[in-house]
Amino acid sequence: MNTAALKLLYPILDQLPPALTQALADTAQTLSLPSGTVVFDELQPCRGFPFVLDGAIRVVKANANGRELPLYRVLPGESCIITSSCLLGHADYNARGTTEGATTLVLLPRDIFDQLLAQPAFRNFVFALFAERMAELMQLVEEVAFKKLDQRLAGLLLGKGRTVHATHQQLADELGSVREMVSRLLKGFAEQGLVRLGREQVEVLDPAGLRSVVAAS
Amino acid sequence: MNTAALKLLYPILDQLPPALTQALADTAQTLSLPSGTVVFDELQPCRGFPFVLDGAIRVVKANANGRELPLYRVLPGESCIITSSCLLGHADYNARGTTEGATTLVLLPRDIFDQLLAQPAFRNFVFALFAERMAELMQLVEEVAFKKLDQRLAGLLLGKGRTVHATHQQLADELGSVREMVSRLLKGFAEQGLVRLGREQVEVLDPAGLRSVVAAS
DNA sequence: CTGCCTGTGTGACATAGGTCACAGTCAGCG
DNA sequence: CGCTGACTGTGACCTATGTCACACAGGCAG
Repeated sequence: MNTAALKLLYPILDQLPPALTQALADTAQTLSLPSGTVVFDELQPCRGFPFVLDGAIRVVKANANGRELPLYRVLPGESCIITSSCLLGHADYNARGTTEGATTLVLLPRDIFDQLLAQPAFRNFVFALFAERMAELMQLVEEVAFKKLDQRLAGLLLGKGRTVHATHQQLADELGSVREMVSRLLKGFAEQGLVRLGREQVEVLDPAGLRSVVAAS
Repeated sequence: MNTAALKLLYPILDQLPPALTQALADTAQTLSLPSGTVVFDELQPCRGFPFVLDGAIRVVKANANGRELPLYRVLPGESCIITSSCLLGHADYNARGTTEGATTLVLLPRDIFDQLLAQPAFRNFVFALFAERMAELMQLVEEVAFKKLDQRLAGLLLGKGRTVHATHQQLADELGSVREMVSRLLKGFAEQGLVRLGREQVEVLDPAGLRSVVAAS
C-alpha cells in the first residue's frame, strides 16, 4: 500500500527503522467505509490497530434499548485508545466504534502493532493520547453521575461554536438521552433568551448565561 | 530513605540504572498518613508520583453535595494512573484521592518520575495499569449511565465474597448513592431470599439470583 | 440500669428524566 | 401545487432516585 498519505497524518511513522516501515507497508490494509459502519463492537476480539486517514470513528457505550453514550472520537492523526488498551491487555473490546461520515482507515495487524510499540517514539504517541483521553473519561463519569441534563446540554452547545447545526435527535445522541428531553430543555433555554431555535439549528445568544447553567442549576 | 521495602513491592525499580536508583533514594520522601487524609484533590497541580507501600488510595469524583463516586483504588504495588496522566499531560488533577486505612507512601518528585518514564521497564509498568484502568473506567461509565441502582448494588455484593461486612452507608458510598436507597434495595433482596441482613453485614444466599438481577431488572 | 450513639427501617414527598402518543411545520420533490 | 417524510412541539404519564423526618434497636460507657 501507499504510505505517503499515512505518514503525512502520522509523522511518527517516519521515525521508524526501515524494516518496520516495510513490514507496515506490506501488511497493513486500507479500508474505505461508508458512514455508520461498525468498525468494532463490544465483546469482539481486537484484530488490529486503525490509523484514521479520513472521516472519524465514534466510540460509544450502548445499552439494551439502543441508546448510546459517546465516549470519544478518533480523528485523522489520532490513535484509538480503546484498541490500544485491548491490544495491550489482550482483552476484548468493551465499547462500539462506528464510522462517522465516509471514513478511510489503515488497519495494522496486531503483531506489527506490538513491534511498533517497542519503538519509543510510537509509544509516546500512543500514550500521550492515553493520558488525555483518561482525563476526558473522568470528566464524562462526573457528568453522567452528577450533572443534570440541562447542564450537560448547555455544555454541549457551548462546545460547538456560535450556531450549532444539528437536529435535536443528534444532540440527544451526543448526551445519551432522547429527543423529547432535548426539545423541552432547548425550549426552556429559548424562553430564557439563552438561544434562538431554528430548524436543524441552535443559535447561542448568551454564552455567559449558558455557562452559568453549566455551573449550577 | 530505605528503598528495600519499596523495591519489594515495586520490583521494576530494581531494573533501573544505578544513577536513577540513587536519585530516587535521594529525593523521594516517605509519608505516613492516617486514614481519610486527602492526598490530592481536583484542580490541584500534581506534585509527585506516589508508590503505595501500605494501605490504599481511594480515588473519587465528588459533587457539590458531598456525594462521592469511587473511580478506582491504588493498592500497594500499583501505580496511580490519574497522577501519571497529570504528570504526562502537565495538567491538574481532576479527581480526589484519599487514604483508606493508615497508609504509607513514597512520593517521587515529578522530574525523577519523568526520568523514570524514559526507562522502558518502568514505562511498561505504568502503561499496563493504564490499559487496565481504562477498561474499568469504561465499565464505570456504562454502569452509571445505563444501569439501575439495584443492578449495581447486586454487582457490588457479588464482588465481595459470601458475607459482606459493611454498613449500608459504606455500600452507598461505593455506589455514589445514599443510605436510604441501599437499605430499601437490600430489604427487597432479602424479601426475595437473595440475601440475609444483619447489623453491618450482608450474607449472600443466592449468588445466581443476584447475578440475574445484575443482568436485567 | 440509663442514656446515648450508631446503624437501620420506613413513609411522605419532590424531581428528573424517560415513554407514548400525536399534532403541527417545513422543505424538497414529483 | 400538493404530498411526503423529516423535524419539532407538547401533554399525560410512569419510574427511579434522592430528600426529609423520624422511629426503633442494640451495644457500650458511665
